[in-house]
Amino acid sequence: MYKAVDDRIRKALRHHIHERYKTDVPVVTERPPKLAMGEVASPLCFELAKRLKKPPRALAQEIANSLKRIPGVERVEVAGGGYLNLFFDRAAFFLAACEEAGHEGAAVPAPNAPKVMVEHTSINPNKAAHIGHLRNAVLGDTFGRLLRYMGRRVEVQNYIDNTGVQVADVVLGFTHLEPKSLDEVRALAAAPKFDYLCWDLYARVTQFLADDKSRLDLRSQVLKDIEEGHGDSAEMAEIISTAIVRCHLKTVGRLGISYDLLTREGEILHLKFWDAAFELLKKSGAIQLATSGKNAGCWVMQLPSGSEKEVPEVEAAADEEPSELADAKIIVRSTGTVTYVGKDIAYHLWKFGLLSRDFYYEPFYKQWDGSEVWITSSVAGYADAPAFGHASQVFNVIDSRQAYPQQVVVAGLRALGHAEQADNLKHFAYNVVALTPRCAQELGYEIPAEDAKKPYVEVSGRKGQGVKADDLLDRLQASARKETDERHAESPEQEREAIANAIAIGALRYFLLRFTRSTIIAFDFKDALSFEGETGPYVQYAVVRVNGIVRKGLEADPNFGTANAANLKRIESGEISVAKFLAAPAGDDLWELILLAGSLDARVDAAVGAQEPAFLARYAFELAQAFNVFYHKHHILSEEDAEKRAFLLRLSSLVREQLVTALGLLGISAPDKM
RNA sequence: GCGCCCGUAGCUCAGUUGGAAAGAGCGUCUGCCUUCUAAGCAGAGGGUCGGGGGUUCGAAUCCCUCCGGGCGCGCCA
Repeated sequence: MYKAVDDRIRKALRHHIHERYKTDVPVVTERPPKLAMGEVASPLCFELAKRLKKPPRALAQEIANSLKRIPGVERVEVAGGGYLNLFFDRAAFFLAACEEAGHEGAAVPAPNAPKVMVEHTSINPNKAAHIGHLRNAVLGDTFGRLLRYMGRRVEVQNYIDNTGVQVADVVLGFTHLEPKSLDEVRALAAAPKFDYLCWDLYARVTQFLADDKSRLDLRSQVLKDIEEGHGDSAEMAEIISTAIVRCHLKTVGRLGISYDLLTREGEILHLKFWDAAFELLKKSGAIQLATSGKNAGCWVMQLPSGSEKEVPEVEAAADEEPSELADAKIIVRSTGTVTYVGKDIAYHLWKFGLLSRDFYYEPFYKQWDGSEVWITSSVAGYADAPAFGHASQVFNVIDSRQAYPQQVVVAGLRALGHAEQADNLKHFAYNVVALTPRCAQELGYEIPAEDAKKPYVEVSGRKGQGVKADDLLDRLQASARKETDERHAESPEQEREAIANAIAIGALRYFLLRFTRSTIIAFDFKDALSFEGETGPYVQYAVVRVNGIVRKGLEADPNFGTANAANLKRIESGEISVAKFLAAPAGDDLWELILLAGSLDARVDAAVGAQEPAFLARYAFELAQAFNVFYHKHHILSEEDAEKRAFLLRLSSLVREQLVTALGLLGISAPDKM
C-alpha cells in the first residue's frame, strides 16, 4: 500500500514540475526520519533550485501551494531548507491496507508470459549437503518466491554436475578404498544416510590422492569413463549421483524447497550441446584458435577488458601470439576437450532458447509439497513434459568466488550477438558460510593459532569438515521440541512435533536470510540455535500472539466471532470511524504500526530490485517488533470502548496477515501456537 | 601484479538508487509475569562510521589515496 501511494506522489510531482517549470528533475522520495515530518518526503527542490537559480525553500513553498490534491495524501508541508513533506490520510490508508491484505500478491501469470529462470542449490552430487549449500538454496528459493509474488512466471532449476571430478572421487573410493562391487554400492545407495557415508569416503579419497600424486591418473581414467558414459565406473557414478541427489532433495525439502527441473551435465555432454555451441562460437568469431604462444592449440575467448589503462607492452617477441590471446580464457583445450566454462556457455544458450538442441525429460522425484520434479534425460522421454527453458531472464545463485567464470559466460553470449540475453543473465552472488573459530574447535578441527583470532575460518569440505545440513536441522528440531514440550505438555505429540518443526525451520531460514548477500556468515551454533531476539521464531511469536487474542476472545465469549465479523463491516462502511483513534499526536503510535504493516509492497519491491531477500527478513522483524510494542501497550480484550476494541482487533489481524505473507515469502510458516 | 568484496557500538550485523539528530540483535547492568503465552516489554551504558584528502546545499553512502582483512585470476570444476 505504501508503494502505491508513493508511486502516486512521485508521478504527481513529476507531472507538476514539468508543467509549472518546464524542466525535469529526478523525483526522489524517502521516508522522513520522524513521523511529525509526514510519511513521504522529497528533497527534489534542492536540485530544482540549482537548475532554476532560486532558493529551494521558496520553490518548495510554491509547489506545496500549487500542487493538486493527491489521493491518499492529506496535506503537504515545507520543512527544513526546502523539503516537501507529505502527510497521508491515516484512516484511508488503514482501510485500503486492510482491503489489500485480504488478496495480496499479483495475479497468476499468463502461460506465455516472459519466463524468469532461477538456478540454485546445484550441489555436487557426491556427499551430504552442508550449511553453505543451504545458504544458496534458501537464498534462491526465497528469491523465486518473491518473483512469483510479484507476478512473474518463474522456473526453478537445480544443476547437477553428475560427471565431474567430485563424483569421480567417490567412485574411486568405492573401487579402490573400500572396495565395493557395483551391486554392493547399489545396496548402500538405497540405504538411509548414503550421503553421510559418501561424505566420509570423499574425505578419505582426498587423503588417498594427496598421499601419492600418481593416483591422480586413476582419477583421470574414472573421469574419462564417466564423461563417455560407459563401463562400470560410469554406471557406479550414475548410481551414486542419483542417490545423492535424492538425499539432497530430501534435505532441502525439510526446509520447504522444491524445483521444477534438475538439469544434468551428463545430458549436456551426451546430447552434444557443446558441439552445437562450438559451431556458433567459431562461426561468429567469438572464440579464436591460438596458433602460438602458451595457449597454442587452444580455442580461446578474449574478454573485453573493462579498463583503458591496459598498456600495450611491446614485450611480445615476433613469434609470440599477441598478448590478448595469451591471457584470454581457454574454452577448448589443445587436446580438443571442452572446459567447464565452454559447457556452461552451451548450457546458457539453451537456457535462453538460443541453442538448436533440447533435453529429453522424465519425472524424477515427488517433492515435499507433492509436486513432481523433472530431470533431464538423454533418451526420448515423456511427450507431456512441460516446456522447459526459453527464459527471458536468468538468475544464477552461485557463490561470489565464481564471478569470473560467470563473466565469461556473459561475454560469450555478447560475443555471439545476444546482447539482450547477456544483459539479462544475472549472477546472484553471495558470500560463503564460514565458521567462527570457536565453532570450528567445538567440532574438533585443528585451526592455526593465527586463525583463532579471526572472526571466521573457512573449513575444507574435501577434508570432511563442515556442518552437515541434516545434523543442524536435527539439532534445531530437538532444541525446539524440548522448548515446545515444556510449554505445551498438554498438546498431542504430533502437534508438538509440528510446532517444533516450524520453529526449527523458521530459525534456520531466518538466520541464513538476515545477512545481506555480500556478508560472509560466521556460523556459530549459539547464534543459529537461538530463538530469541532477531530470529525467525521472534517473528512467528508475534503471529502466535494475535492468534492467542482471538482464541482467548472466543473462549470468553462464544459470540466473539460473529461480533467480530459484524464490527469488521462497520469499520469498512465507516460506521465505526477509525480516524479518531489515529489523529496525531495521541494516535501516532497506532498509526506508525499501520504504516509499517502497509509497507509490505514497498519492501518486497526493494528486495526484488536489489536482489536482496535480507530486506524482507528485516521487514518481518521490524513489523513483529512494532507489534510487540503495541501488544504491551494496548490490552485489547479488556478495552472498554467497544469501537476501539474492534479497531484494535482489526489492526492486529492486519499485522498478522502481513506477517504471515512476509514469512511465507521467506519460506517460514507460522504455527497456531508455540 | 590485476580484478572483485569488506572495514559502522565490546561481539555479530543493518543502514534500498547521497538527504533531515548514526540503528538493531547479542552481551553487560536495572526494572516488569494473579490481566490477550516473558520465545516478550521498558530503561541504562556503549560510535573520531579504518586514516587522510576531494566532489556536493548535504557523504557511513560517490571519487582519489593510504592502512588492514577476505576472495578470484588453471589446458581444475
